[in-house]
Amino acid sequence: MFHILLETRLKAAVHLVMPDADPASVQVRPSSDSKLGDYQSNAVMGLAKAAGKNPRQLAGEILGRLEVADLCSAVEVAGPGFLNFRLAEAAMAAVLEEANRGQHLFFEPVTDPKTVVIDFSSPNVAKPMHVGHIRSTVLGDALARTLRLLGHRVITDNHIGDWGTQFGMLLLGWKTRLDRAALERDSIGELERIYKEINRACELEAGVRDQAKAELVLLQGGDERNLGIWKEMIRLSQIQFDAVYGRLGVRFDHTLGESFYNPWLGGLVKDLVLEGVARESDGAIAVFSDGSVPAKEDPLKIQRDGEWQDQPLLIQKSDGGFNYATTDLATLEHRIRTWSPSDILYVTDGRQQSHFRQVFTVFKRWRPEAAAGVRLVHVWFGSILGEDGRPFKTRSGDTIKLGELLDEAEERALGVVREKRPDLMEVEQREIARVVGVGAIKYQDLLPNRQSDYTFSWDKMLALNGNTAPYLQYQYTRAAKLVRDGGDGGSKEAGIRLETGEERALARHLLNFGWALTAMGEEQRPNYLCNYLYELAGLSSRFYEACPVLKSEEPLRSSRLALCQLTARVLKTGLDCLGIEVSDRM
RNA sequence: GCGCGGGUAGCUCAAUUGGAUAGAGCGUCGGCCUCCGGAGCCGAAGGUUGUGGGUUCGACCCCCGCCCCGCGCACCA
Repeated sequence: MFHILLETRLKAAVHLVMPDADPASVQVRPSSDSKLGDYQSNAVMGLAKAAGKNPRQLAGEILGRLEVADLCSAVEVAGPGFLNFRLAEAAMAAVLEEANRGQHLFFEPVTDPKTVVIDFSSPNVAKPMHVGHIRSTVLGDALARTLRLLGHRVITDNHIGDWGTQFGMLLLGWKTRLDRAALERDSIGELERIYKEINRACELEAGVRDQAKAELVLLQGGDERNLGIWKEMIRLSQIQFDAVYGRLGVRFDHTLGESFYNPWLGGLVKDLVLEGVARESDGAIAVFSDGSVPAKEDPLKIQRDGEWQDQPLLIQKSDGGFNYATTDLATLEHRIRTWSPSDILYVTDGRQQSHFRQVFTVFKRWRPEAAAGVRLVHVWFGSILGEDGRPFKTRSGDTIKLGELLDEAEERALGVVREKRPDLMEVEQREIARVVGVGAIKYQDLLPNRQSDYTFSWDKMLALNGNTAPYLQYQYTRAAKLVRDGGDGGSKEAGIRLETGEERALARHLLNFGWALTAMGEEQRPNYLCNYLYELAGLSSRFYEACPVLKSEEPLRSSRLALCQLTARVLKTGLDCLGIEVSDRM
């Protein structure tokens, strides 16, 4: 909140002193250390360097033009040229009072809303959702929620895997080996079983492979029976997806799977060839480098045995089939044409980096005018490892199903709830365990820097202290309970008084909620918000420790209740951005 | 081989992208319950940021070399 006000004022002052300076380089952020002040700017040192000036002297000149008397009690130049701002208590209290009246929650919706398409989750039809889908799903959902809260127009699109060669085997399996009763009981399990069985049979006898291939050709040719079976498989899969998404609280605006783009793929390839972007190579159609960038930066080049060779993007296989690159190009074109987004975010794992670099590059060459207006971002993430440091699997080496993972999380959380709160009724214990269990899985996933691999640990994610979902949820519950117990007598109009260091520390951190939200949105890094909330939780806990709330005298009591109320609201809103629920009792 | 990541406290991870004294949790050690709040709070010890150079007021972050680890490198997605 204040960082934006101060930044605007500082930019104005810089402009008066150095009219040519780039305003974007002038930034104000919360102080790294509260002893130094509440906000700081490091911009003057950079400006001085660029202009060959003495930084402290320049800082002095800018300070002379800076008008912040209404906001700050002190502004100082420190060290080599840091600017330190100390907020005036009245200004701080005024903003807290506004928030308490419900005028804002320490952030303002953006003035220039963007249209952002987010592509995430993308499970495959006829397969169970598994651990590999957690990060994409949880991260994508958190980004969507946060960007929406900030006022952007967000379109979420689940690009499910509902087309491809695997359907040849699935169709053959459906026709020859389907157990109807098993399909009734556990449709995905049965689809998985027939797929595995046919897959195995294919390796043993060539005839089966040919049969599967024939089924695929029929499907692609529009055979009605195969289309019917295929649609039924999608329907059954969607039921499973919806069940998992329901538990995770994730929803999509669109589910346009790969098959949606089928009608355009042939024309797309022809067009790319016609435009001279793609050409035939070993029977396949591929896009080669156009040499417009140095080989080192060219995603369509690779160095092998000491020399640069082509690393083309295949858009049609030699058998006439299409690749996922073809679909990705068609998808991109469709999204731009349909929604005119300013950004498209692809939330997938890091192994697909080179693929997306290639697709983006090829698209820019194919449709330069469409590509010019949109920022394509691959929001990639690392893998989830087991405690042995290897990819996270069951003991027997199988992939872990997402539904079962959530079951276990809730079950383990229930164990803790029963131990800590034996006084609650079973239904209530179960509800708390659900909120805590699912929240813990999500938070563990969002807390690490998304680009690093992380180690999955039940004990750590469900721990009651430390940077975990249960801890944050608990701190919310404490704050909410104090507010409930305090009654709401006049608290909306309460004057804010910051008498102790703990109150002041809590208050100044509350002010920075918007800063954390923005940082998360701009960099697609939920860990910024996680760490902000964790600090808030710690500060609020220290505040309760030092400051009696309900037992204090008015007007302090109302002021402190208001701080509790604001803390609860920020924690709840922040956790909601992460897709994490809270409970009024824990 | 080339590309993309990573290497930070005993362990698991941060460090808002070049800022001030590198921070948390766990573990270890030591404290705090006649509390509105214990699923809590406070404190201590613990670091040559893989390694050797360089750039500058300032480097975990940028540049160069080297050592480990993971992932990816035509017709799977």
